[in-house]
Amino acid sequence: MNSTATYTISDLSKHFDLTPRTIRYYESEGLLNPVRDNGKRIYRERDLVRLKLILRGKRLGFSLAEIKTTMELYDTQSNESAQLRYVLETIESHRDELVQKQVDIENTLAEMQSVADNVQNKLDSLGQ
Amino acid sequence: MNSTATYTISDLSKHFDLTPRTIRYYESEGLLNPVRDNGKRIYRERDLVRLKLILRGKRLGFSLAEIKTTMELYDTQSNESAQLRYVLETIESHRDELVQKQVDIENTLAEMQSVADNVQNKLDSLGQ
DNA sequence: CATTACGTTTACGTAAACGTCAACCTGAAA
DNA sequence: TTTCAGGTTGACGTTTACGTAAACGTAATG
Repeated sequence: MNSTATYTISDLSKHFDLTPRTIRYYESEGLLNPVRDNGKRIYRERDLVRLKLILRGKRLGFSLAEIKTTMELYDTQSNESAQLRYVLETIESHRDELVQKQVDIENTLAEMQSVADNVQNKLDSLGQ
Repeated sequence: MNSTATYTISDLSKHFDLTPRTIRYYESEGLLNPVRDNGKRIYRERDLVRLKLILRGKRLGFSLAEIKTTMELYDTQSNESAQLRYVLETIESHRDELVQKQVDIENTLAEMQSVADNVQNKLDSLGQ
């Protein structure tokens, strides 16, 4: 339960239901960078956090490249106001995109409910 | 404004900001099927509706294959109760998936806001 | 000590979703 | 009638996100 816990690649593989190949691929794309113990990858809490972010990003339809640049951007420790303003602008456009997805989901759920109602009615009448 | 309006592939291309290649590809994958006028594709309202569904599905991260099977499923005019129940089950699982995406979006928006607040604070203090 | 489990790198293969030609047809305008 | 804008069908190329297999190292286990 402390923050110094470490994990092997097969730990992550089981926990997140990913193949080791996939986890290594994410590393090769610069999305993870575990430390090495005698050549073997050792993952820590921050890697788990990143992996969760990756999987959530994927569920929302973002590419690995988008996920990477976003994680990097939100991590910048810059003190230049130009850079800070750029971060704010990017967050804003990401926000707009997510709000659009919310609208898309609302509409889709409503249409699905309508289809389901029709199907249920037909089932009911067939039951007679 | 009547329902008999027709469109060429370049009409759709401009309106939806897609290349003709993309639109033809969607047809080759069975997602659209315009009528032909002397070999040329003619699109009608139902094609526009389908195209909107395709694009919305893509924004939500679904593959063309998923979009196709979903559109087909929701279109079935079957009267067999087994089939009708299968449609209801599928809708249910799709609903669960979309609700998960809503949760993902809510969490992402909250984290983005937190990052934005920190950046804004840093900007404010730099302004001093 | 041999085997087994688990890890590594390298490299080629693959499916999805198009982009990018090439080669052709066709109807309208100059 | 030539030209040309816009359409068509192949067919091959490309990127993304991995799968799969080969060839090897290492640590524990019987």
